[in-house]
Amino acid sequence: MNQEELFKKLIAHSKEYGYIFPSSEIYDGLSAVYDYGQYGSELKNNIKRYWWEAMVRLNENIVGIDAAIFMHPRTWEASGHVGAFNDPLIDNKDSKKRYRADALLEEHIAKLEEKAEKEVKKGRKKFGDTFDETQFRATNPNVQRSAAKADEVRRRMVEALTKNDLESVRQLILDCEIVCPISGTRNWTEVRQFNLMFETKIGSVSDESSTLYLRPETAQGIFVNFLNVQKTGRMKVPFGIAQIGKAFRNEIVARQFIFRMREFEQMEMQFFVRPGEEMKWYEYWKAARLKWHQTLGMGDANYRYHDHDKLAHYANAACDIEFRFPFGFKELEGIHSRTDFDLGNHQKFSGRKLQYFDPETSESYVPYVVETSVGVDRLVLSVLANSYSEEKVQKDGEESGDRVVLRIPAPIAPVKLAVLPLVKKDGLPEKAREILANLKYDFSCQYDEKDSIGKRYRRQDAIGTPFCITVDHQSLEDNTVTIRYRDSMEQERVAIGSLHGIMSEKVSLRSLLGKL
RNA sequence: GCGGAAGUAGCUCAGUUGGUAGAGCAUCAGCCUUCCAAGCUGAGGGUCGCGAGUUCGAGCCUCGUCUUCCGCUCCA
Repeated sequence: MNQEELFKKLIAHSKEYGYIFPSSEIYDGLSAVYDYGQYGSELKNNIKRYWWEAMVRLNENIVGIDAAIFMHPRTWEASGHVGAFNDPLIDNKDSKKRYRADALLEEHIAKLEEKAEKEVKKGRKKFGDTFDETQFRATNPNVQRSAAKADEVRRRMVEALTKNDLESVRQLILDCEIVCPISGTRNWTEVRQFNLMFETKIGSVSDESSTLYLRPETAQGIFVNFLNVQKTGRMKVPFGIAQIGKAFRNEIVARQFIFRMREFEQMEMQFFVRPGEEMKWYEYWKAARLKWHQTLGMGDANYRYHDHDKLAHYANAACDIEFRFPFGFKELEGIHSRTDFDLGNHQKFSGRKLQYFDPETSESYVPYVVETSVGVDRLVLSVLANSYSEEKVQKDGEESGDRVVLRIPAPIAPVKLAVLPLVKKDGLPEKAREILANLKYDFSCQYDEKDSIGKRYRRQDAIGTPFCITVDHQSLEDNTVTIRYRDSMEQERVAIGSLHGIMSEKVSLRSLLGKL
């Protein structure tokens, strides 16, 4: 089965077995929005808890918060999202290529200026020692024409962009006779604004309301609370603030199932360090985060680093941890050295001091930040993709059919165990119910007595339950049951009294956390 | 946003030149009892993605629209 087929099967399986549904499906769905079903939400919660405990519980110097999705609009000016993510875009209809309209114009202006410089160069060559550059620039008609044109284009561009007059931007591109570098034609679409932030209104009376954004990243909720947490938690640099929450981006193209959604969940930790020590901590978290992923046990070779060459406006070092998805290695988590960009800008925009007094050095400074940011939904997808497996089943040494099994790591599996009476009579259901009553307080359990035992095992395989506890006639006599293992399909007979301990050992998060 | 393909039951799909919507699996109830699906009986579930148009009549033809997948494009 090739990877593309596997991905399609996985999407179908996710829906069929209650993991992930298209949003609002009875209304034909909503593009790039998905809902987590009964098992998907359990899986997702387990993953979040594994992260939270690894971050907050295991590190004395990391605490967690839960900031609001709404934030003061000035937040997004300080963070750079308002300026950097309002690009006017234009498409060429022939080459199907998309460009930033302002970039096309900038390029055109640069060409005009280059033309003027060429004239100056020519003049220098022609007049040699007697060349008076200032005089030449002021009087040569060719230089004058190009320079004036460049100025004129720039003036009109700035004016149109400032007024957000997209029609004028387009007109300017047409007037300049700018052609597409690929197709060479001037067959342009309208100029459209692509704002990656979702807007909404606060205030129920329309003329008194003002525009708010749904946060495009959770990080800013941590930055604006930096001093609150530092002071009330008596935190000392270096320390971290962790957060799990929803973020929203109006992606131009959002695809590949839950890999890129418009509404998604992030798990972020901002680690505040002394200026100058950020690279040390950057390397530390790069290693720590990779280990966290690998501890899930889905194959170390399925992860790799990808260092960024082109850095974002806030970073001085950045790297992705990528996972081998069915559609290739793609980003799962980002580790960024964000410098003092965010705190520094919030200090500037808010007028509030966001500094830390370091008792060791007796200095005040704006801390540097190393960020780890992982997409929860991508993590869920990585687990599902890695777990999905179609297998031939042997019975008495012969092939007897096939099964679909989700080999989800037991500590994050949605259902930990199923209690199954071998047959629906002879007091076996009662015995099974009794066992279930003792386990259900600590483990996510299921009970099933419908259909043959083999069929029930298959049902549990399909949703990824790692253990089935089967009650048979012998159980009534000696208080033992069998544990049937999802991955090996092997069985083991154990005393009912030992079940709780065995299950704790096999499915607790502790078994993962202990390896970190 | 552009191009290509697709959309019929929970899933996988069939449905003839346009003429009363089907199968397998799954689900539910009952019977049977057997440690790895597919034993028997019965039941529920679809305005054929949605909206127009052509037609006496549309799952099928035409147009629009939504959604999904693939390739471009974009991506803090």
